[in-house]
Amino acid sequence: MTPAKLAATVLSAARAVFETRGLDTSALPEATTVERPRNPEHGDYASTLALQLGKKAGVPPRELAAALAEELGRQPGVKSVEIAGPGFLNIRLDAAAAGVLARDIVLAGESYGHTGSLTGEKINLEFVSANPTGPVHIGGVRWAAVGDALSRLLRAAGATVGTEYYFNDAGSQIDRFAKSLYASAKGEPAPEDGYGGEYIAEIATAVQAEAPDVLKLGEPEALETFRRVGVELMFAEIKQSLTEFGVHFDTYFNEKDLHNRGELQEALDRLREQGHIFEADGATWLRTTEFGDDKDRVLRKSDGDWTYFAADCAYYLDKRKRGFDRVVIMLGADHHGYIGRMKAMSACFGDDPSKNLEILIGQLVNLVRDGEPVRMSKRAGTVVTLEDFVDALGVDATRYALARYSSDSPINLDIAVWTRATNDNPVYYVQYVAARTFNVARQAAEIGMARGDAADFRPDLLGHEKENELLKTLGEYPDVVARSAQLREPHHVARYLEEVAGAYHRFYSECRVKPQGDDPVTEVNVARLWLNDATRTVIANGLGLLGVSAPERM
RNA sequence: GCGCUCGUAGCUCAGCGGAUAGAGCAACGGACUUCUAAUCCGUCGGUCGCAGGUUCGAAUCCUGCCGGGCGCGCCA
Repeated sequence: MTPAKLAATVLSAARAVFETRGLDTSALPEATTVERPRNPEHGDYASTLALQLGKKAGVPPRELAAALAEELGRQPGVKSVEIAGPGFLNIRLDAAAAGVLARDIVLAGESYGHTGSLTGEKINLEFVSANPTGPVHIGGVRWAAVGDALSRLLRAAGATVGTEYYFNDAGSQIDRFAKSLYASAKGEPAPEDGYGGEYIAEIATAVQAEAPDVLKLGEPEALETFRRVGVELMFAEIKQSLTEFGVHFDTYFNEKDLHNRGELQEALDRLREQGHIFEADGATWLRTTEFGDDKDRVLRKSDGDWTYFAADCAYYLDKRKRGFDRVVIMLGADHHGYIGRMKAMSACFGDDPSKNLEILIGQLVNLVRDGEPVRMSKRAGTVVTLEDFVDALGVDATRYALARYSSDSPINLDIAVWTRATNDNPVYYVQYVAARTFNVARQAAEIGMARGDAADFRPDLLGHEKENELLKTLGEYPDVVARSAQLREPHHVARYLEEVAGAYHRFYSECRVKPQGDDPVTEVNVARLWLNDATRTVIANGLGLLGVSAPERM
């Protein structure tokens, strides 16, 4: 019996009660959930449905709860139902009804947790989007980990997802990058507003290797070469570090294409048709204040050039035209000032900004050692890069550490903690479960012990307190996936996996899977092997959503 | 000044309007002849920043205040 099935049972019991008593069934919700009480004395699961419906139905909650409890108590698999407090229903399941979950999970395998809760949604997810003027730095790293995890999560929830990296290789930042490379190649110091760090020298040298005569060209031609080749090399390097980090983008979108295809003009025309464009001081404006922005925004400057915001509009329109009904953009906290104009822009196109555009803001990350901020990059000066992270923590620990916290929280990651191979380190705590479950299965196989046919599985033998706790925890996984996807918050998955890990370790220390010594293999051992393998499935699936490996040995 | 955001145990952080607010670390005390001790068990630890409001019920929602971070260009 999964929590979802139990919740459905509770709801149908409520419907039966309403019908017998002649109550208005329109007061019933479309769906309900059961929760796991913190206090084990409150049963396996609890429902607050009677509390919620009491007022609507005009029946005292406790009275409603009593009727519901009676009805529910007759359902197969339900062992007992108690009423507590103002009208909580505390439900206990038969060991057998709880235990079949182990078999269901094993049989579902990789698909366990794939809910379909977002089926039919077409979501565009943009993250990192760093310009190719340097290595991906600390803020981008957080989004690389969180954004990639979110894309996996959304897919697991059934959504169609397109991941996207937006970059600009024509703006003034790129000009400064080219000037910095040029200066470096000539042995001159970086320009006032240019880029520093050793990587500039490395890229400059690499450009000269590809274009040996570059310094003999006139300055405009030389700059153009440094710009073109430098961007190409830098971008290749960014893609390479992202690939090594396990992050792949479906689309790398170049701002220049928007200009070349006339999409900025098209966006402007579209906004004008909607009646939100006006001219003032020689410039063309979008009246974003109409939809709550602080001030109106310029799309085309008085000198005829487009603003960056105009490209944002065109890019948004482009995504929408490609059929994405939800445009999700992940930005650093320093960009939160864009939310107002972006939401207003969406509304100016006639969209619903609360549905079609989501902007997720991530707080900053500090890498610390002994409480002191780390400035460790040899290549990028004071900036900590993706490569620095991976060098210091490894891919698994970096991804896990960054995906473990709410993006709303600024985080301080202590290198000492995340490189330690002990249970201080949450990623090892979770991964160790994977290793243990593999090891248990290996050991069992060595003595010829096997799960056997699913039909012979004895769920009623999983009656131990620790088995019950583990089963209930494993049963929460689909809800965790659905909720994390809905909230766009992958950190719930990590926290949940830590709960699973705790439940498994406690099970492991009290319940033998493989018989001790030369003891014979019993049906209990076999039932536990199913539970062991179900845990491995959940841990592997969950870590997979975070892009973290589930090692067979540690 | 205006806006966004955060404030929960000594530390790092969870916590969907539900019951006695949790986890890990730190501190202290236990458990390996056993399927991996990278683990488990126990003790200690709280004015959920403050004050109101909404209701059967608020750490959670609303308002105000205090404190930290960030943002407020015809820049990109």
